[in-house]
Amino acid sequence: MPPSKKYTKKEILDIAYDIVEHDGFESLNARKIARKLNASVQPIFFNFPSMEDLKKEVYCQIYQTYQEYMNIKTDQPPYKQSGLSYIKFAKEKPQFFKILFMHPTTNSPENFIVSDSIGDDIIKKGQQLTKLSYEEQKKFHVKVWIFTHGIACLVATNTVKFSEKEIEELLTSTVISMLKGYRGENV
Amino acid sequence: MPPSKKYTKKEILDIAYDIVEHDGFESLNARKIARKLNASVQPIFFNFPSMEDLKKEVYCQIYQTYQEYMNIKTDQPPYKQSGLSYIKFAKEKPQFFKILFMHPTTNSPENFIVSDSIGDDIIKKGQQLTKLSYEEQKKFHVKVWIFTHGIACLVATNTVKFSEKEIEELLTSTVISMLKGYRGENV
DNA sequence: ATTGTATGATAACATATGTTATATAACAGT
DNA sequence: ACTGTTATATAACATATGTTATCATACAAT
Repeated sequence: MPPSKKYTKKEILDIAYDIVEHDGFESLNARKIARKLNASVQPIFFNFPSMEDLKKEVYCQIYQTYQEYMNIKTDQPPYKQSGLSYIKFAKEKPQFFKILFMHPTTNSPENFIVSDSIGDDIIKKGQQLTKLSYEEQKKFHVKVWIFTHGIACLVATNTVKFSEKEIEELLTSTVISMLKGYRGENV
Repeated sequence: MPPSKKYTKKEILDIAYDIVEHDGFESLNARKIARKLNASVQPIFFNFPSMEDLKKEVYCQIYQTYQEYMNIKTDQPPYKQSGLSYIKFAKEKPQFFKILFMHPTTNSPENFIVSDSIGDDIIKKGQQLTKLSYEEQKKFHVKVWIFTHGIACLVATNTVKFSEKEIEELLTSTVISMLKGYRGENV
């Protein structure tokens, strides 16, 4: 009985995702989506209870994109790669990075997080490489994470323009020097 | 002939500054200022050509506040103190920090900046302490700055809650270990 | 006391945006 | 062909916000 759908939920979400990727959540609104969809705003409110709900779904998509970045496997050591991926995400998806990791309000589900609940596996895996004590490995990890996050923030806000090569060099040399210093410091 | 002014430019700016300090620029608007002023919006548009102009003046105030933080003199070594002040600013004025240093659009006038134009004086002063070569001192400084900025961003967004003591410990130990590592690395 | 002007209040206009009421039309089942 | 349901368009309403037009008023100079 009904006419077939001209506009699907997915199409709408995809457009919304693109808008947020380029201009952030602030510039996402119903009419802008409608325009890109070549439609009125009705299909949007037909497919979503409200713009808030739509935004939540976009947020989930964004978080999925982040996870895809973090799951990339390369020939780099996994620990190093996770840092590089984090920064790569900040560089290639700056708006997304800002949404996930540069807003206090947004309760970002972080996995590269610093807290008492740092995965023991990460720490222990790190210990195999560094031979530091558990507690020192933990501190070391926090420092590496802060440094990585620092680069990522600078890159996401376009404050500095490092190339991938420069980033790798910077990260590697810093971690190595920090580790060396750590060892000589109080072991 | 005219009635005496009831609302001065300064009063208006002070209220605007407070609003931005607590809730950011997004939630600054004419009616909110007017309400806190117990007035209509007229005094605002009488004293400022537009809200944009008012915002620019608030931005200048914010930058001045930042400079005041950075000019604080203590018994700490100046280089160390500048890092601590930067983080203290991020902690005590998180909205301001975000406005100045976490927005790409805002052309933030940075002085603790990483660029080819890092003040030679800072580098050379640093050399007296570290005894590194000029180029190495430069790289070292960039790394210290990235780390400092990383902590500041985490603190400003309330992602982690470090105490002043923890921050100083973290910064000091990291810089020391980075420096030690640096020296052993390729000098 | 009168008066002209600066200051302010009120209310309106303009625009942006979320949301909804109403009408239209497409299409499957009859 | 008719009909009922549903997807969509159009247009409106509601709210938020920048801005301005209009009017009122206080006060210094006369």
